[in-house]
Amino acid sequence: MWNYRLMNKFLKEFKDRGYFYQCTNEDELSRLLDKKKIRGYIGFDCTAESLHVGSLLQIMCLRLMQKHGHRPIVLIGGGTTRIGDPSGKDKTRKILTEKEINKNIKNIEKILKNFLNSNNPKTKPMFVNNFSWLKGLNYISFLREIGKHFTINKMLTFESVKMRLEREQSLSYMEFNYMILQAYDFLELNKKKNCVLQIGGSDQWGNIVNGVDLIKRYSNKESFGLTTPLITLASGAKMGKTENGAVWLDKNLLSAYDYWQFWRNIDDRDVIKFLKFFTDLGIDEIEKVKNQDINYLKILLANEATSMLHGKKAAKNSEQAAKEAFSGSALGSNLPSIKILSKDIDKKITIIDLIIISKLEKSKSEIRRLIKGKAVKINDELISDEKTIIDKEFFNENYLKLSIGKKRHLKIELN
RNA sequence: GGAGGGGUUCCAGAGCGGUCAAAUGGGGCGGGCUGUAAACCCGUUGACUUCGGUCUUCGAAAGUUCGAAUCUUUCCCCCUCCA
Repeated sequence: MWNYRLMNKFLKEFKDRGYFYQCTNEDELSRLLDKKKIRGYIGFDCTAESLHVGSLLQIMCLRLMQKHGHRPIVLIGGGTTRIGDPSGKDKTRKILTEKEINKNIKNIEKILKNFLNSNNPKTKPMFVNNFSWLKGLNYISFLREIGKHFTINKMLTFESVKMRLEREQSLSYMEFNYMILQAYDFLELNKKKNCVLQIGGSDQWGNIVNGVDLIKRYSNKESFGLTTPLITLASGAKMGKTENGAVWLDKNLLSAYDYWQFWRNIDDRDVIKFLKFFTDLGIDEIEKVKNQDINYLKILLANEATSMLHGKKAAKNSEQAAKEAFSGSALGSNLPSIKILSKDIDKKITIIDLIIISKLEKSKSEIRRLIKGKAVKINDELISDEKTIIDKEFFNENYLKLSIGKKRHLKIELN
């Protein structure tokens, strides 16, 4: 390794932020990046309808490329999703229908566009779908041109394959081919888009190296692979789960307020790490503030992360709403709110019905349990009788604050 | 192809004719402590309920029985060993 100070700026920041795990040829890549602006890609599969925070680190890598003047290519795995990556999986994953895949692709592209800057033509992201070149492959010529570069001997040594074989879990021939297709993707992008770098999670290392090797053998050209570490939480839990399920990077699936709350509730021990990972704050800025009060830092993280996806205003509103919900008794004007019809209130609905209408809970038994456990409050007053009728008396100027536990608050507006 | 083992509630995993809505652990949720953190302590964790109960769950279907997660038959799926 040569001098860290002389390292390419992009690579240096990549490391400083903690994105770096492995590189196929670090020195050479650093030299190349100094010399010119390059194109690099990250692949996203489209098994799910949307992206969640588990993919955020990859997205941050794309943003970092942009920041340093490089052009990111977003590869959507429309073709490979039809196969299924065996990496890290015990079992064959379920295969989706064409319709589902296409729907997922559209949505995932939309989300990525929120994060990436499309104004500068030089760094504007390119979106490609590998189905466009995989679908027309001719089996015989593919085997002759591409297949000959892969030895079974080597493929069998890959972690993803080895694991399946050792545990004697079946690995279908279809899945076995996944790595070849991913390598072929890189080759294709290298040929057609002059893409010389692939970034991915550490579990993708094998697949990435295969691509680099294939390009070397097929075109006798050098290309590079870069992986990011697996994010582990201080608690040991997997990143990205909350009480309501996955933390989606999708305005329709998770509100700005909930997204903000996710970051606000991060484990103390992860805060600095996450500021580096998931905000645009410079490393030096983070260094400057890192000894500040831990709650200040969490709010900073929540604001920065939320701004990136939902905008500055939504982030500020969320902060305000949180302040109101957690510290004061004032009715948070920024709290998530729903409307309720006046005529429904006239029907003498109970607290249980109100919670059902609010969609905070969907099981009446669960609501009864919560009431017994002193969890339900209206306007910060404990409701201890499940038969409490909610009439207009509870509304102050048409508003009412419904709380379940310490963290779930909802403003209900009479309409 | 032959011989065994197994599929249980969110997960892991007990139960093997009534006392089973099903032990225990994890996770989740709620309460306490605090800082919307961690750790710790307590409670809770199928649905509905007029709080008496009622209904639906133990791979699927059929059967035996007053009564089945537990027994029988068929089917589906997984695993282990031998060829």
